[in-house]
Formats: sequence, C-alpha cells, structure tokens
Amino acid sequence: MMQKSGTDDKISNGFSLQNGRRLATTYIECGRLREGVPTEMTPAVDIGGSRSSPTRSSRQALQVARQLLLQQQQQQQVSGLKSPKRNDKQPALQQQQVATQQLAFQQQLLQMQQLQQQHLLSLQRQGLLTIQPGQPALPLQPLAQGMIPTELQQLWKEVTSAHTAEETTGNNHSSLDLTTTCVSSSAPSKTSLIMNPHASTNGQLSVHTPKRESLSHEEHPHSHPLYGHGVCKWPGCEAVCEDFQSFLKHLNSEHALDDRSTAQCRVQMQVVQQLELQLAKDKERLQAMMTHLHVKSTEPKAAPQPLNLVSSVTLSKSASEASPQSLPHTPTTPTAPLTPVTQGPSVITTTSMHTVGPIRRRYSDKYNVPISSADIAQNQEFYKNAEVRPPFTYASLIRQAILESPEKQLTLNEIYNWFTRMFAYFRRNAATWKNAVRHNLSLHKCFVRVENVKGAVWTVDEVEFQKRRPQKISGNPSLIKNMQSSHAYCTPLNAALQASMAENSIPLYTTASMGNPTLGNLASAIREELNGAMEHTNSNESDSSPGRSPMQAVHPVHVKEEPLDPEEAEGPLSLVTTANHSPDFDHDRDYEDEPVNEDME
DNA sequence: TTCGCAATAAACACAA
DNA sequence: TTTGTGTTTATTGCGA
Repeated sequence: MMQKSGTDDKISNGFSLQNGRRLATTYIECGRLREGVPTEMTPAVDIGGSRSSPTRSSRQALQVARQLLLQQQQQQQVSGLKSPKRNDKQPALQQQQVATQQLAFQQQLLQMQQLQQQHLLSLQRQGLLTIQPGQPALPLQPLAQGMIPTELQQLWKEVTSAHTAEETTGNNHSSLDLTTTCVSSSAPSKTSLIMNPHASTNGQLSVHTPKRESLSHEEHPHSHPLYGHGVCKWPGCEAVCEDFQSFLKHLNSEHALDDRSTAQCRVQMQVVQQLELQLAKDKERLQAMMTHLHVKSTEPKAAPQPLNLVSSVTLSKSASEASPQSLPHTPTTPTAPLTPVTQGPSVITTTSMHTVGPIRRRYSDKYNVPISSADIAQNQEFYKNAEVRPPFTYASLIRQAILESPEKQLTLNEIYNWFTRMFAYFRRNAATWKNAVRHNLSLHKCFVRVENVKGAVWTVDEVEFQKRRPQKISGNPSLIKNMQSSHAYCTPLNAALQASMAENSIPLYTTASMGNPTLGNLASAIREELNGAMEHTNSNESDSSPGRSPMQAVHPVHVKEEPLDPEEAEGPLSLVTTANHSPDFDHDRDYEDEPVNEDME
C-alpha cells in the first residue's frame, strides 16, 4: 500500500540527468540536510502558519526575501555566471531592478504564504492534514531558494490565476491539490521531466490507488500517469491531447524540465511528503491504539495471549524485549512465508507478523463462534494479505469453508485451498495446519464424511456443531454488558462504514482507511463477540431443547443491528437470524469465499 | 483443582 | 516408494 518508491530518489535521479538540475539538486540537498529534523524544514518561513501568527510570518517572510535578494546580489557581483537573467548592465541599473523586484518578491512571498496557509487550513479542515505542534509546515523556503524573482513572479501569476479559477469552478479536490494551483502551461523546453508516477494523477494524489496507477502505466505502453481521458494530467494543465503521441509531444514541449516544472514538481513533492508524513503518523497512532487495547485487555493477567491480530503486533514488537519464555516456540524451525505477503490495505506490516513461528497456543473460547459473513467483506482483504492468525478455531473455519461452498460440501483439498486462499497465515506451515484440519475433521462429529462420485467430501452437521457452542462465553453478565456497550458504540460506526462500502462497491477497509483502517474490523470484532455472547446466552436457553428451526440451526444468530438496552443483557435478548450468505455479502462472493472477522480483542 | 476443549504433534493405516 | 487422506493418541494450555 505504501508506495515507498522513494519520491526523493526518483525525482532526484530524474533531475540529476536533466537540465535545470541546479534547482532540483538544491532542493534535494535541502531535504537531505533537513532529513533528521523535518520539523524544522521551514524555520524562517512558516507557511503552515499553525504556530506563528500571520504578522510574524510576514515579517519572517520579508526577512527571507531580503536575504535571498541579498544573496542573489552577491552572487551576481561575485560570479555572474549562474543566472541566465543576469546581464552585464551597470550596478545602478541592477540595483534599481533589484529594488523593484524586491518589492514584488516580498509581496509574492506574502501572497504565497497566505495561499498555502489557505490550502493547509483546507487540508486540516477536511482531515487530510494534521499539523501538530512541532510538525513541519509546507516548506516555502526550498521553493524560494534558487529561484529568481522573475521566475517567482511568473510562477505566482500562474499560481494565483489557477487558484482563482479553481476556486470559482469549485473544484472538489482543491483541498489536496496544491500542485494544481501552481501551473498553467506555457514554458518552452526540450527534455521531458521524470515525474514520480505515484505522486500525482491529474493533480490528485493517488494515495488510494497507487498500485493501479503504476501498473496500468507499465502494462499499457500508451498509458501514462500524466495522461488520461485525452487530457494532460499535469497538475493544472488539463490540455486536451487527441492521442498519446500528441500528449507526448505536449508533455515534451509544455512540461519540460525547466525551472517552472521543477518548481511544480517540488511543490508536488512537498504535498507528497506531507501526506506521507501524515500517513506515518496515522500508522503510528493506529499501532499505539492497538497496543493500548491489547495492554488493556491483558492487564489483569500475565498469561500469554492468543495469537490474534493484536497480540501479534505486540508480541512481535516486544518479543525481543520480553522474556522469551512467554512465547513457547516449538522446536520446529520457523519457516519463511511461502508466499511473500503483499502489503495490502492493512497498516500492519506483515514483517511484524512473521516473527512468531508455529506456537502451541490456543484461543479463548470466546472465539469459538461461528463465522458470520455479515462483516466478512471488511476483513477478507486483511486476512488475505496480513499473516495474522484468524482468531477462530479450526472447526469454525472448516465449517465456514464448507458452508460457503455452493453444495455445502468440500473435499479435503478444497478445504485446504480455502484456508490458503482466505488466510495468508495458512500459506505457510502447511503440514501443521493441514494436519490440524484433518484432525479436526476426524475428531468432531459435526463434520461428516460423505462418499461422493468424485471421492469423499466433507459436510457439516449443524446440529452437532451447535452442540459445541455452549462452550463459549458462559454468560458472564459483566462481560456481556461490556460488549454491549461497545456494540452500541460501534454499531452506528459500522453501519455507516458498511453503507459506504455498499455504495462504493468496495471493501470496507478501503473506505475505512480514509479515516481509520481498523475501525471496521474493530467494530465487527466487537459485534461478533457480542453476537457470540448473545448467542450463547440464547443457546443456553434453547440448546437443551434442540427444537430450533432449521434456519436457526444452520445459520448463526446475529444480534439485531440496533443499540441495545443494557438492561437486556441479562434478560431476554432481541435476536434476529441472519442467513449465512446475506445479500450484502453476495456481491463479494466472486472473490473466493470469505474471511473471518474478529481480528481484534 | 478439576474438567472440557482446542491446538499441536505424531504415529499409523490405507489407497492411488 | 511416495503422496494424500483419514484416524487415533498424547501432550499442553487455557478458561470455566
């Protein structure tokens, strides 16, 4: 998911081979120099304005402008080779020119400051950017450095015109689109600029679908990240290009490697940097949240935790620090993952999951719930990509696999395939879990072997399976109450996320990832736990009498998606049954069955 | 402490 | 003989 393609490097490489590299190099070097202290990228010109008052910023901007102009004067006096604009006119003329430019430049700086402040505010308002104390604002200084006033003037003209046009047209991505505001096309040139294809598409940052962008670019020789729908997608350009050839021509002529393009590129880099920074911060926040939740859930006891999502994270992080005894590894050699797990939507890096080899572990009985398909879309991608052990018993997983099949029966091999398909975790240590699968199939009476024309298939005896259910949460009132409140809290959230997912026909994690990638999982996990608790409470009443309707016997019971009255926890529960293949899941059935949820405690 | 369950490991039998 | 499938037993850990 992370397009860690190294924006700096790409652009740096591109620039270093092209004309006009001076500016680019200046910027890159600037960035490198400031790498260690990103929060001080703009010590003088804090265009973020989140910390300094406008007055102060203006004063600082003026100081910077003066310094820049003085530097330029000195350079012109000393060498006189650097700037193409520099001529050999008399010093008086120069000074007059400089004085004029100085005024304009100062104004430009101020205006740019204000403009970028507006953008930042807009970003902040929409939650796309969080500038915290100590976090760098968009650095203006690198932008200003190395640019001569006339260039800035032109750039500023373009910026303001584009920005005005954008505002009047109500461009809905204006908040993100700092780069769009920076350009219109009019510069001559000769060489093409290597842009990071991940960085921008039509001025919009392709943070959500970077892979698709790059792939399409590679797969189709005539596709280009900067070209689409017959339009040049160079930020702010949108020139109509009849075909790809004319686009290339346009690209080479209008967006060549000159100072203007360089400046645009740098602005884009800044935008990307900010977004990456923000992403990193959100990731960190998520980790902290998960760690916190895990810690809270294990505070009362020091026993080793089941290797679920949360514990995986914390274990992997603390494994080296904590006592090794807490993780009873088996003597078997930990095998490397058979298939490299793609960095999916999950923010949990898979590398952090690999550290735990085959471990003798067991899950809390509370996980022994039948897998509901209601929230499966939210977790399928997660378990498919993240090597996280699904918090379900083998029996539950096998049952789910079988029930998902069109004929409610699977061969052993098909069950294997389901496991590997649905869970990255089961793509390694095959011998172990396959043995466990076979063991479970044989052991549990709920799995019935049926001789078929094509061999033996396995089916599920739901009545038998349900008999196992009372093992779970034994109706601990406080626990149920706890989960109920959680459920009541999460239900609206989950419902909203699901609605969003349904609207967009996309997995929920994608939608959720805009805000918090794990909310969907968390909500569903809590809900599933609640379902399990409720079901058990219910089954305690009904299990003794197997007079359930076939539907109830076959399909897991679900708590109605409404905030529950806490008082109901110990009393009769309002329950509705949900078909295993609910309509809201059917649209996902193509993908290959379903994953399970409850990935978090 | 006991009991039941689940995970894991391993041995074994059988068939293709 | 190898491999896959199926069964069974033993051990361990956890929660009730």
